Amino acid sequence: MSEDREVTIYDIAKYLNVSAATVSRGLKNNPMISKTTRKKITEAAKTLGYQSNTFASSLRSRHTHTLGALVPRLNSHFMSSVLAGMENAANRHGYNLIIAQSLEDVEKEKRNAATMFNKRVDGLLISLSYNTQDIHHLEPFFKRKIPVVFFDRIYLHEESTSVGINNFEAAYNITRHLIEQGCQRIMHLGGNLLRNVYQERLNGYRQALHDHHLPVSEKLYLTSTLSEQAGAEAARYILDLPPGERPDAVFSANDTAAVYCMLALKSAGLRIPEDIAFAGFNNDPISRVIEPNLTTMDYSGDSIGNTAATYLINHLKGISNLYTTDAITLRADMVIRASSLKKKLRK
Amino acid sequence: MSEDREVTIYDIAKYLNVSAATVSRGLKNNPMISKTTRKKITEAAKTLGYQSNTFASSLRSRHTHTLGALVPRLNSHFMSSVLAGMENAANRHGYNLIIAQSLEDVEKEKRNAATMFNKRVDGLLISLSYNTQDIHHLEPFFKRKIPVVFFDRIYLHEESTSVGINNFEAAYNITRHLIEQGCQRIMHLGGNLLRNVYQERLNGYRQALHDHHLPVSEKLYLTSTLSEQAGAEAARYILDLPPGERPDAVFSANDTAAVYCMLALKSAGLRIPEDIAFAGFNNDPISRVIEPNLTTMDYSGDSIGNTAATYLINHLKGISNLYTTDAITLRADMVIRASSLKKKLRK
DNA sequence: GATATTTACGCAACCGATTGCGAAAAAGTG
DNA sequence: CACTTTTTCGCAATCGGTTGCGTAAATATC
Repeated sequence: MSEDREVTIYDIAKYLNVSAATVSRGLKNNPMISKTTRKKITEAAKTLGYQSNTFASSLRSRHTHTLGALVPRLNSHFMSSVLAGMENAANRHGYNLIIAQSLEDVEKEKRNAATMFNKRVDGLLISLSYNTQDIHHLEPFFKRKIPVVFFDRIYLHEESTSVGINNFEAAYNITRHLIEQGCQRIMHLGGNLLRNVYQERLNGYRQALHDHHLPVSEKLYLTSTLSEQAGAEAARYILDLPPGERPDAVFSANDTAAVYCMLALKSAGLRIPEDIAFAGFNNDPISRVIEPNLTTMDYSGDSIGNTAATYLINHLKGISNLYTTDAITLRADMVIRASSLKKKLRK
Repeated sequence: MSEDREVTIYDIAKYLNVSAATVSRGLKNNPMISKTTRKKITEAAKTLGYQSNTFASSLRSRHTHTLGALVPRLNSHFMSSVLAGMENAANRHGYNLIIAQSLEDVEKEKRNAATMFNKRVDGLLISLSYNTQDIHHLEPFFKRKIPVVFFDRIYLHEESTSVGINNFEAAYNITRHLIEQGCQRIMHLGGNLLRNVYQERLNGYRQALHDHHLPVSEKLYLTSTLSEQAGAEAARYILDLPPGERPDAVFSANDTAAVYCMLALKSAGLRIPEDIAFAGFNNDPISRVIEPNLTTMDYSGDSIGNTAATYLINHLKGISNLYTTDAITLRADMVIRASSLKKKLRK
């Protein structure tokens, strides 16, 4: 239909007998330009079918209106909710989202970080991979003052903010709940302690035991990747214990491991929660399908993503300052379901 | 530490006493440049800490090495797997992925498509929203010969390719399986017929009934959003039917609706599969948690994403031509689980 | 050794928007 | 009406690679 050449501000300028500079300013509603010409410009842009060229713009202005999101893997219920929340916030503020996954591998995380830096993202949202030890690979961002926001699996760093929940408290509460249900030998299925979330959950669990005068036994603590397989293996571990040493409850650091552990124990004939109570973490869809339904911690990935992205954007827009905020803690709610309700059964 | 100015090809040029053009070509391994200078250039780039500026590059060369992925919503098991596959393929070939979600809303889909076009993505990967009627909003892409690949929820268009599975066959097979298990009154829970996937599954279901001389009753067909709620509502619908008219099997177009329908029927006292057999679609994690485990269709979101992205990239690289391929069909496997096994029980 | 061919590289004009600075035009002041 | 202040806009230099075309140097041909 039309020419193959794209419509540029020069075309608009010629069309209106003004300069390209005026058009550029007019399109961005620069008050330096009178309202009448501004209106003319936007109208002309519409009639000519103008589309701004983001490269030219980014090349000169040095910002891209693009945020980078770097996640361990994007196909989990939690993470895809987080990304959905981020996409939403970004979209609402006229930002784009570039997404990359580290697949739990530091090396890929490093490469992805480099790519994002190279793509000149205006800000970075990151949740660390399973085995990331340090964050040297984020130095380029800090040096160039490109804001970095950690979420979920965070790393304390004075030039950045983190968004997450109070894992210690959550784990403490859920452990206490199990104790209040009469459980005495509570096992914990934890993740890699390099990641704050798992370390804090372990701490909360231990503190709760301690505060209720229960012993902390190394035999009742397993570290794993918290995968389906890990859950099943935990079940085998439990079944292999001498009956007297078996836990009467399991608090898993995620729902997946909890559910697959439950399934294995159930098929071995154990009754839940009578023989062994269960609590997970995340409120995954599977927690509402397993029978009995799994007690778990509910916290919205969507709002974590939303908050992190919004905060980053506000910083970019100068509305708030990221460097003065250390951490943003969102609420997490315990969802008590049948898997941990021993008390009611006894009544 | 170093200057705030970025290192450009001009710096490298000065450093090596060659022209910027030579550096530009050398960095891209252009054979026009001798191997010796090419090596010198790459080395100098490394020592100087050169980072290419993608805008400048994109501005001139007119491609961005960025793919746009436009999905209904990214927080489902299937879709996040697809995106994971895409990200993987893109990353492997040096492409980036911009992701946006329509939240099942045409209007947002249109806006997102416009943004992606504006961001000059090199290609578009799209799965249509629930109620998209036509694809006028993709015209800009077709006009500019920007390749478009549909996946899952596709739209036949001669200037694009689609990647998915044979939904008709899959539905046919799963329905036949239920028939072979002795089911006579098979109900179908379907989605919006605007979307090919649901239309084809309905067709396959009907064809299977027809081929086995079973009547096709409108009473045994419900359309919905296939959400958790829709599943529960389907259960109520079934329970409200006079006992003689109740289905003895349900084939749901997704696992979510199937599972929540099962849960509701179970708590109403129906036995699965004895009273009513079940089959779903997607092989979601919940299908392996529900008891009895749900018979379903397994097809890899990961490989759909991978295939779609790889195909798009190959087209961009000139390795294959997208316009000559109409559709790519990936395999889908029926996973038979206890929810549909009536026969074995009778033996 | 003169000519034809190939190889290797430089020149300079882009790509399209942004922005500091200066100047003309409009509005305000006495 | 002359003069100052404010508004409104244009000039032109960027931003950093890319690429068509031309030419010098290297190699081949007879």
